[in-house]
Amino acid sequence: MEATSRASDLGGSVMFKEEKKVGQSTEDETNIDGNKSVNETKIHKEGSSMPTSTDLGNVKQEDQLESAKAEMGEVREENERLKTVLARIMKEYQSLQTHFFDIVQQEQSNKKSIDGHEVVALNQNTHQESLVEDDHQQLISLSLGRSSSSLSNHLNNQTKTKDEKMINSTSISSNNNKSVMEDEFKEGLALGLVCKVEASKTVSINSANPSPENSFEENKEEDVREQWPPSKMLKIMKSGEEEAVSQQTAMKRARVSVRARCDTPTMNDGCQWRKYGQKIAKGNPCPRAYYRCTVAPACPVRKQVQRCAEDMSILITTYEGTHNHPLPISATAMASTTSAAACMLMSGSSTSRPSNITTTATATTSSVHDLHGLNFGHSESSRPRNFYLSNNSSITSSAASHPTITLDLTAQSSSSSMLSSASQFNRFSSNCPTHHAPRYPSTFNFSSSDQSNNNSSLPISWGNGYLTYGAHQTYNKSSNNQIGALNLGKTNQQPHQDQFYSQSKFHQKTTTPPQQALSETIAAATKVITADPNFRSALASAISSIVSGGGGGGTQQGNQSVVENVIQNMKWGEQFPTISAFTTGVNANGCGSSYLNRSSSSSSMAAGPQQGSLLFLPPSLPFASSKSASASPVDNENHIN
DNA sequence: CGCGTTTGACCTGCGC
DNA sequence: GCGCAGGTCAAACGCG
Repeated sequence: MEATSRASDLGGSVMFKEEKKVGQSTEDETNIDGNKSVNETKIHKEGSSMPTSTDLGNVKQEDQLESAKAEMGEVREENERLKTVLARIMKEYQSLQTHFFDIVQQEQSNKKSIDGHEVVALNQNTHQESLVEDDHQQLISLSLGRSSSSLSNHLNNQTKTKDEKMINSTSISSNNNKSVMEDEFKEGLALGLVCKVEASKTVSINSANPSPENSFEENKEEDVREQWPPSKMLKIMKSGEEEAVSQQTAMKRARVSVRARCDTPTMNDGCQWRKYGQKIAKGNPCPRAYYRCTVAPACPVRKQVQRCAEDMSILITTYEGTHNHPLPISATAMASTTSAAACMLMSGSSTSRPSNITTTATATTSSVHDLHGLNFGHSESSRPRNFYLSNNSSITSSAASHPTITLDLTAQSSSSSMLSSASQFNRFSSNCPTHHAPRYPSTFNFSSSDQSNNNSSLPISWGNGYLTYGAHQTYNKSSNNQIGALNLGKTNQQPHQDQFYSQSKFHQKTTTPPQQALSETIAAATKVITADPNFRSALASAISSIVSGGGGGGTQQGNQSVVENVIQNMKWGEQFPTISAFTTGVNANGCGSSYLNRSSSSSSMAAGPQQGSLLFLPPSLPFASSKSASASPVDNENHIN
């Protein structure tokens, strides 16, 4: 009983599950200790009905009591353990909170000193950056913890002044409102990492893992605001908050583009899509197909599917929006990946300003930032190619309204453009200009692949060779505003042209066995990636969503721990080769998973996913042809030409 | 007949 | 203001 009440006091979803257990057991205990007479009466009654078996019945009941007591003891022990764990979590949580408060206060002081400008605080654990935005002031919150209203309230309070917006990457309430937080914690807050974009109102980017407080109603409301026709949204924006909402809209337009080799019409990402349109986009003879998610009627998520003009085997799938419904397990992988990428894009692109890169250029020429070897460039829509220039290139984006981050699952970057170092990588975020931040799409290439091993048409290979910054190109004159490529994989194909590669290189012998190479690549990539707080945050969001969404049974705190473990593991990139995929639960139908599975089984299955070992590989992305209705048309589209 | 796709029309934003 | 391009709508169509 005591344990139960204490557990309740401590609150938290960790305890919730156990509470039931304990509660039930407590009931038994009560019967045993407090109402023994009742049992005895009951037994007696039973005995009286069967006078000849009274003794036997009593013995039986005693045995049951003994076993019940034994169970109670076990439960108590377990409860104690859980209490210990919870106490530790709380301690860590409060520590983090305290740290966050310090950072926020520091940020506020900075903000005061920079009046009329945007202050961006990138607070991911110990990392912090502040910067000044020129025109737009946006409030972005990458929630570490929960997407609580408290945060929103707090942030709203903080942003009463319209002209002031702040970007936080750790969304624990910064108002020193411990009691509120604790109350919410008691309510069973989700300690997931949720990425949020906040303007006048908090809007969760990561709907795959909605926090408890984001009630369905609330989501609905947000979804309405998220409804696609952005133009229509803009129509509504006539109030004084127009600017803010506009900002929000812009933020919401963040897109995640996935480039993958795929022979099938569409990537099977686990979701159900309905095609609602098709267009011939300028610069690409292949028509672009428009799909909307049909898993839920009001789901605002759309995707565009288009073949790469220069390599028909490459399928470019661009996701926009967030699902407002539970996702099938098979869909959580892609959703989480894209969500994390979007989060990173938004947080990264808008939370940092390179100290050494001037972003004053507003020319119409496309340009790119090679962030110290990080091919995080930017391009305007009319010139979407990824350029890889040296530092201090000016960045411009004349018409990009959709910040796009590209996950390049192909293997196109040149081997000459290798990632130079972790430190360089780490700077991708911090160097990512914030001026016109939303216009800076980024590309991540987690792939690898020779032509030869790519014949399967799948992005199967999540890096089998180099950790590279490769240039991948998008089709000429595409509408995508892709700006850069971060290639974590061997690349060698793509006869490409207009590309300027990073001067930095990150060499690994091609003779490295694929598996080993993969491990090394992942380790290296992990090392550099995870060093970036933005990415960590985004990744944590994704993982959290995977864990909570796919796992089903996990508690939020547990998720948090898992996430932290993952991040830790990621930081120790060397561990990667020995950890298995956290996406084990994901449907492995896809081609993409085959390699993952192989990888897991060959080198890391010993640990086993059930042990919490995680492999930072992109969640299996099943690109097999979809049996769903969406498995349509791109093939046909290609024939249109 | 229902559902999904196709496809031309329409709307909107942006650049000139 | 005009034209272009991206994006969406919705009627028509096809398939099971």
